[in-house]
Amino acid sequence: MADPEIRLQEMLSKLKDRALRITPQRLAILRILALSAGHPSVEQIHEKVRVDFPTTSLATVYKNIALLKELGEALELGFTDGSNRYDGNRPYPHPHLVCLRCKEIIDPDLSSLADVTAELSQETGFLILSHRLDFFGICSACQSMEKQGEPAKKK
Amino acid sequence: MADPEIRLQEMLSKLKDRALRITPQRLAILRILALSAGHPSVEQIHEKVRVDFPTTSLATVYKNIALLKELGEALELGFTDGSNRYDGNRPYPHPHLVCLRCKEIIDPDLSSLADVTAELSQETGFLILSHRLDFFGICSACQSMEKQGEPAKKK
DNA sequence: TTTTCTGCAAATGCTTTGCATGGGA
DNA sequence: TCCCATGCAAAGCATTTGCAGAAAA
Repeated sequence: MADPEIRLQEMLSKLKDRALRITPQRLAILRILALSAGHPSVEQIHEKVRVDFPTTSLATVYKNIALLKELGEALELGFTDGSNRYDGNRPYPHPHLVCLRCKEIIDPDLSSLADVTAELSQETGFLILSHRLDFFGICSACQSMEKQGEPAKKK
Repeated sequence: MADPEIRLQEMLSKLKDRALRITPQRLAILRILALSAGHPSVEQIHEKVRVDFPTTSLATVYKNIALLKELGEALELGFTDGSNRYDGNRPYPHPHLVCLRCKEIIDPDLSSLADVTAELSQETGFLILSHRLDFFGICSACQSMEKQGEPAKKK
């Protein structure tokens, strides 16, 4: 994982380049996305921002996420069940491993990924530009907890 | 690709098992999904059904797709830009290769995929149950057409 | 002071649902 | 005949947009 503080500085410098303003709400959203603990949803970001700035609206969260996507500083993970989640820590395409039990999303290392894209290009003649790779399963913590019948707690 | 005729028969027998009815509209939707040429969207399915049954409503298309998903006979490919597409020919998780130019979606063979899931399990302790793998790029036909400035035509 | 940002509410766009009518089996 | 399926319209939901007032710079 990238250092959240460095990511925050990167985001801030992109904003300064474009002469965009650093409001308290915006800064709070940036901090949450720079960390991207567990890959938060819009609702989760909204709730966290509201702790410090209770008047923050959902629209503001959406607008800031849209801005960061446009700047290439946040990655959107769209799921069909209406639960989009975001990653501002590593805002470029990379594989995700989703626990179906506790909903945590982790970023695995995957050295064999290069072999896959090579095989695809060679086989199909495609010029591969991007990808979206999600694996679903049960994390080791939830496998151990299986007997207790509840998902593993987030740290 | 699975034989579309065999896929259609498989779908029909699932419906008969549950004593569900074979209406003309339903049969038309089944045929389109059994073939899944290019992985159609809801709108594309609707238009094709309307050729033979002009009164068919969007709601009917949605209801039948939901039924097939429930029966495990159709796979939904959700994209964030509000363009879900469906595969009833291979209704189980498998990699897709999406051309960003002509929007065609193809199903590549990918022998190196097994290595990837093995690496993931070993590295993270996850029990991998499913996946969603999409690669985005430009197909070879569209690469050739690039000078003409328009996407390759579907066959 | 200027211009962007916020926050509210209304508008979107896709999908689902309720219900009366139609039509398989 | 019995119910499931269709088709219409209304409802849902996440997200986007318009706009007036608030607040960065």
